[in-house]
Amino acid sequence: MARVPLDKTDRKILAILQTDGRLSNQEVAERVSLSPSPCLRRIKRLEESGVIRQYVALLAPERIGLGLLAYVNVRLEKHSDAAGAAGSRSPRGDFAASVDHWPEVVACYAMTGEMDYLLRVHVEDMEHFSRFMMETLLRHAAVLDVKSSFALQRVKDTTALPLV
Amino acid sequence: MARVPLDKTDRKILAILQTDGRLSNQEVAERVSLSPSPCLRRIKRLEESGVIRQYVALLAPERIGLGLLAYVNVRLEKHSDAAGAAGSRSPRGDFAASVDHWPEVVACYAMTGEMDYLLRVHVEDMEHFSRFMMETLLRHAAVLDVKSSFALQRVKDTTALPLV
DNA sequence: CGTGAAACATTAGCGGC
DNA sequence: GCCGCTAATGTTTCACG
Repeated sequence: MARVPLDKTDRKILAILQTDGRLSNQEVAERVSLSPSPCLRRIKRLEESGVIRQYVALLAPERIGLGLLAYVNVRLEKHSDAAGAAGSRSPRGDFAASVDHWPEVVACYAMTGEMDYLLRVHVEDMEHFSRFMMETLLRHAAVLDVKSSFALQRVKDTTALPLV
Repeated sequence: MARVPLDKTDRKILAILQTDGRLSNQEVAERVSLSPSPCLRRIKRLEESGVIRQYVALLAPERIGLGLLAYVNVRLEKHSDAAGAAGSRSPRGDFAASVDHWPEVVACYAMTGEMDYLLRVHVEDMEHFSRFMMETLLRHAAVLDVKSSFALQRVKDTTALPLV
């Protein structure tokens, strides 16, 4: 949970793996001017300390038929609880659990401001979005109000975090 | 740019690599009940057709000192152009180019609705955010107005797209 | 941190369904 | 067309200096 201290070499390694997560350890070692074994030890340390959370392949949405990206702000009914007792069936807990099962929703954060949640939603087209709204999101008992915006153009979208 | 047709095995492979992008080809092959060579041929095809765009390591923001996540809506001054001539210095073009250089901004989309852009911004804390706003974002000549919200809780955040 | 060696993975060519 | 075998080459990984 705490911050992990990183030296210059660690940061170099992270910068490389944030850009190309499938480079061989040998290749990484070469780029940071280390031999393979200390480089691997560092990478293992970064994995075990939780700095590197996961390795993934990123797909191109438009190549798999996901032509529309929406951000949806959601307001829930009276938020009665923050951390209800087990089995408490709070609106917020219910909503969070549901979101997990909706594959169109790739991100969901509880936010400050007027609305309670911000969702990022990938769908094929407006018809698919409409179906998702009518048959899934708006049917959820806890949902009071939603406001949607649609992406017109991607200017930037990276998973690479700034290394401070 | 067009959609790539995927059969059931392709989708299985993508589901696996979206979750663990560093699995060996052998391991993937085993999980989809194929021998290594046809499996590798499929993965190569998915890479070359642009379905798999990139492999990356995902880092935990809180482990590297990025304790605050903000979404910032930005409105620009009068949008005069959509695709200006070379060297036209339009507000939108200028803004997009700047965003690319700001490492705190990991995502930026032009959006429908009142505001022109939605930014996702990772910073250390409120002080860092404040500095980013005062010294960077609000100093940009094209920026007219901003509205920020802050993440209170991550409910879900995945890079795995739904495979339709 | 680096070396070296065993275990393991990748990849291209070829034949078969 | 797509699958699977084989064999050469390259990579990972760990005990040890």
